[in-house]
Formats: sequence, C-alpha cells, structure tokens
Amino acid sequence: MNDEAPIRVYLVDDHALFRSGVRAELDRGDGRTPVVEVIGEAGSVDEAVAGIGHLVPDVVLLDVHLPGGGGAEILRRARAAGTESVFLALSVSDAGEDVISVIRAGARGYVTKTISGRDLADAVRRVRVGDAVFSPRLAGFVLDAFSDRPGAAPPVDPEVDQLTKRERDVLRLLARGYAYKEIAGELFISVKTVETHVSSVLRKTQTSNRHELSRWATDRRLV
Amino acid sequence: MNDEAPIRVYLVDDHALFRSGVRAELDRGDGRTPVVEVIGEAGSVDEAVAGIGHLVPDVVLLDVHLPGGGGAEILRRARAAGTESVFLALSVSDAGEDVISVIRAGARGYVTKTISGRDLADAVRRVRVGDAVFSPRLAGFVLDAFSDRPGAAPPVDPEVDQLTKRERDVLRLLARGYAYKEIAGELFISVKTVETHVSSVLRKTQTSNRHELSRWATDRRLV
DNA sequence: GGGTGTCTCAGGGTTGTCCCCGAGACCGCG
DNA sequence: CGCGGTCTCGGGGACAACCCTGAGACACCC
Repeated sequence: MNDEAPIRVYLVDDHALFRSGVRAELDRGDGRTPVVEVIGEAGSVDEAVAGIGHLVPDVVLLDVHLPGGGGAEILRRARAAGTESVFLALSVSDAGEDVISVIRAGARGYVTKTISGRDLADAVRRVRVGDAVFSPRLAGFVLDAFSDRPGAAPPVDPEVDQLTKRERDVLRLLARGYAYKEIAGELFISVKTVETHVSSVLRKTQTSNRHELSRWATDRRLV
Repeated sequence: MNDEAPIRVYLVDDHALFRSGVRAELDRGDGRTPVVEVIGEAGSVDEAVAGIGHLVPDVVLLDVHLPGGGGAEILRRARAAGTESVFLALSVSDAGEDVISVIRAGARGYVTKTISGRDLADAVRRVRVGDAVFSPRLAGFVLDAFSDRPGAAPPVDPEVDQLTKRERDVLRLLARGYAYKEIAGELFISVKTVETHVSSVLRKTQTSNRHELSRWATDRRLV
C-alpha cells in the first residue's frame, strides 16, 4: 500500500493546539514509515484557500467550524480556484446539518475529533485512494441522506421538497410552537384543515409528534 | 520567575489528538527552558481521577465536556480525594453555564482552546502561583457573575432556583420533548406525579404550556 | 372528459396535556 | 410536637394533539 512518496496533507483548524496535535500524531506515523506528511496548515478561511492553491496538497484536513465562513466555504472557494485536492472533514460536531453541508460542498469523508492518530492516518490514506470515510456514528446518517441520489449533491433534502407549499406554511408555524388553533387563525383556514396538513407533514417527514418535527425542521434550518 | 523545577501538568481531554497537541506545545516550551512538563494525561473521568490521585500534579488542564460527567465532576471527585492540585479549565466552549459550573467546582481559571501554546504555558504558570486566569472574552462575563458575591456563587435566575430538585428533573426532560409517560419511566415515578411537577413548574415559570416552557428553558440554557 | 394533485373541511375516535381537588409520607425547624 | 416544604399518588374533567375515513372544489394535464 506504500506509494513510496508520503501523502501530502494540508491542515485547517482555528485551534493552533489542535493543529499541533494532528501534526504530531500524523508525522510520527506510529513508529513506522511516515505515510502521511503535513506540508502546511491554516487557521482561517483566507489563509487556507491561499495555502491550498499554493502548496497543492493531496489531502486537506478540514475543520467544519471556522470564523469567517466554515469548512464548506473553503472547499467551494478552493474548488472554484481549480484545486484537485481531496477534502476530509475533521470536526467535533456530529450534527446532521454540519455533515450535510460539508459533504454537499464536496468533502470525501467526515470523521470526528475523537478519532485516534492511527485511525486518522488511515482515513487520510483511504480518501486519498478514493474511499469515502465516515465515523461509525455518522455512516448510517449519511447513507440515509444520500441513498437515492448516487450522483451529484441535490440542492435540498428529498423530504423537504416533497412537502407542498401549504404544508410548509403549517410546518413553519408548528415548529415555532403555535397551537393548531393559532395556525388556523394565521392562515385563515379551519382547525380541521390544519390537522390534515400536520398529518401529512408528520407522515412525509417520518416523525411522530411536533417535538420530533421541531428538531427535524431546525436541523434543516426551516425555522 | 523560574523555580528551577518545571511545573508538573496533568492533561485531561477526551480527544487524543488534542492532548497530543497540548503536549507538543507545552513540552517544547517555545524553544526556551521547559517551564512546563506534562507528566500524564487522561481521556475519561475515572482515568483522570485516578491519575491525579496517583501522580499529584501541580496543575491539571481540564476539558469541560467529557463523556461520563464532565470536568466539574472530575474536579469534585479529585478534591474529595484530597488533591491539592490547581485546576485550569481548557475548553472549546465559551458558554456561560460551562464556565460557571467548572469555576464553581473550584477551577482557578478558564481558557478557550483558541489559545496559543505560549499563552497556555503562561496561563499554567500563573494559576500555579495563584492567579485567576481567564480568556479575554470570558473575563467580563465572569466578573459580572461574581461581582456581588465575593465568596461562593449562586448566579442563577430567581425563577430557576425556586424550582425544587425534582421539578428541575422533570423540566429537563420535558424541554427535550419527552411525554409525561416517558418522564415517569425515566424518573421511576407515576404519570400523576409528573403532572404535579409539571403543573408547579408551569406556575413558577409563569408559562402556560410545554412549548413556552421549552423556549424558557433553552433561553436559560437549562437543556 | 378523466386522472391526478392540492386545498379545503367534517365526523369520530384515542391519547396526551393541563387543571382542580384531596391526601399520605417524609424531613427539618423552631 | 406541630408546622411547612417536598415528594408522592389518585379521581375526574376540559381541551389539545393526532389518526382514520370520507368528500367536495379547483387546477392542471393528457
């Protein structure tokens, strides 16, 4: 599996301490031949885009949450500048929206920061050769979200755009904690009609009550 | 300012990568004499309590969010075991509740993970000699919270601390969307008792239903 | 014209939420 | 010992949430 030359990695995270940790763990190579080499790092969006364009790394390790745009922003700008680097997201967050946004932007994998140095090196090697790498907790989630779209990333979730306009109206108010009666008053329809819409929304989103639905909606930023 | 012997530091964080980073930055000592030496580390609550008791470090660098109890829990248990180590919280979070909880438990400082290696070493040195160290963004907050309480700290809303312990238990689950039946199962009490507690909470918080209450609770970061 | 989809509304049902009332058990305080 | 606070639990009721079935009106499209 050794291609002689080590994999050249660029590291983006706003915490210098964390960058230092990744560098220490990866460069050490776990006592064996260093298959991974950190050739540069950045702590901000602008710095990262410039560094990637300049150094042309094989793999970019990308933090999701950064001041001034986030990892997805870096990915889009680097792609727009014509980079061919492969991107692997590395984040503390396991929130669905974070995973979705960065994968949609084009990352080839997403691992959480709980990962060990050895596993991280292995993940880097795997995305380098084309694998998609996900932390175990996220794998199921990602498969669900992209199961019926093998090709490019869709603009919105399949579940969201199968809601009708009126259903979205009801959903918006519902997620804000409105009672059926209040929703009816707001939309100038009867309570019974509200019930019908709510019922459809719950069925389509595969949630069972308004609390789950609220979480579902906020995860997708519909509120 | 050099006491000849380096300050002995114990490091607690659930991310091995991050521990590695702190270790690399601190041990290097920025090219000068190593004033700080990492003598041990832990990734879990139990491991940390045991390690602190055994190694007797001068300073413990403590992550706030840990599986199985958190930094405040470690601090309390280590104190109960009679340690004389000084604790410095080191966290990604700048949320008020996190700061409050760990300071209340007895930490002498709180810095965020955006800190540089050099500044961290300096912070360690300062808490070692008795200073209270806070990241700039948190300094104002901490002063506010403790301004009128030179001693201990009960900085909660008047409405929150008039809730009894059991009522808070119920509130926590209720705000997460649990049904009464589920809360009853979780707390090993009857649904009727849950109703009683909910009723009290709604009255004391002057809210009229669980949705308003959820917002009330999240506004005060009780979830 | 017929099929499909959306929006509207209703009846009737189960379950959940919230309120009122009362009540026994425990514990700490004066 | 009595008193107050907390925790526990019950009955009974009003209303909200949610489900199922059915159905009329309108628009679009083949």
